[in-house]
Amino acid sequence: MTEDYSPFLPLSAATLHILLSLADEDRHGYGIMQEVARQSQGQYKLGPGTLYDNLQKLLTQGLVEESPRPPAHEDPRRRYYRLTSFGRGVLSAEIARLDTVVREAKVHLRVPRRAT
Amino acid sequence: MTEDYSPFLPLSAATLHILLSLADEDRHGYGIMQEVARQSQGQYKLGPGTLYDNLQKLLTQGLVEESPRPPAHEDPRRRYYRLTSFGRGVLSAEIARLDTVVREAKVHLRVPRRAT
DNA sequence: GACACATAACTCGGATTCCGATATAACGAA
DNA sequence: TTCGTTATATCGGAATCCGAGTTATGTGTC
Repeated sequence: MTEDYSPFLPLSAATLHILLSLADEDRHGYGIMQEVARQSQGQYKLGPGTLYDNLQKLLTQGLVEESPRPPAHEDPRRRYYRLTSFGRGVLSAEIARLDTVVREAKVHLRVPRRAT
Repeated sequence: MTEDYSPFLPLSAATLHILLSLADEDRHGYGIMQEVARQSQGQYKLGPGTLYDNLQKLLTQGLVEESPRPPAHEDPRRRYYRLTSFGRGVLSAEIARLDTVVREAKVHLRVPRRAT
């Protein structure tokens, strides 16, 4: 069977958005902040405190790892981060969990009929 | 236009599950704990600390209010809570937000193609 | 060159939230 | 009357959030 990701769930909003921003491509810290804001249409914004707290934790837990800077003559200050396959698993598990919650919620929220 | 619920979002997992458990019917604290566990198939369990911290906050913010005990000869210890219409609005807004996140995520998670 | 602004990584400390252990007690059944 | 469950609630340590601030480099523009 597949791995058990449950000890990592649920993910906080911050963690979820960080992992999600790394799903497509490797990014550096500042880029993560921008991508998170973009992906949520500015609804959710990540401060540096939350970002680096989370990045530290994610590196330790092995959901994210540092990746070499892409070869193009890039800003040497940048440090890039990548989702590990384990991290991708956790992210998928969380999305599946949230999907269930959302579907369940939609049922219960539909016209809250009162018996009167 | 409708109200702006954004200052309340995102909801923490605990808050979300508590509100969700109250969407259908009024419940007392212990009942909320059970319902949350049931709704998540035991995936998410709420301890009393988290529950009462949240309930306190939700009452103060006006997302939840105390409701009279249902007339049936019930256990007099129970204190019942009900979702206010404002709370229902916040919950709906959060579900809509999560729905977007989940849909977005599914796109980005589908077969993480590598450029090689 | 000098200036300004965006980019970039990171620290710090206060505030908030989580969350299990614990306390207290009433209920229900054996 | 005794035991397990139901029930509300507090406590305090740990984890997390999160903006203000720090330092410094890149990227223009005048």
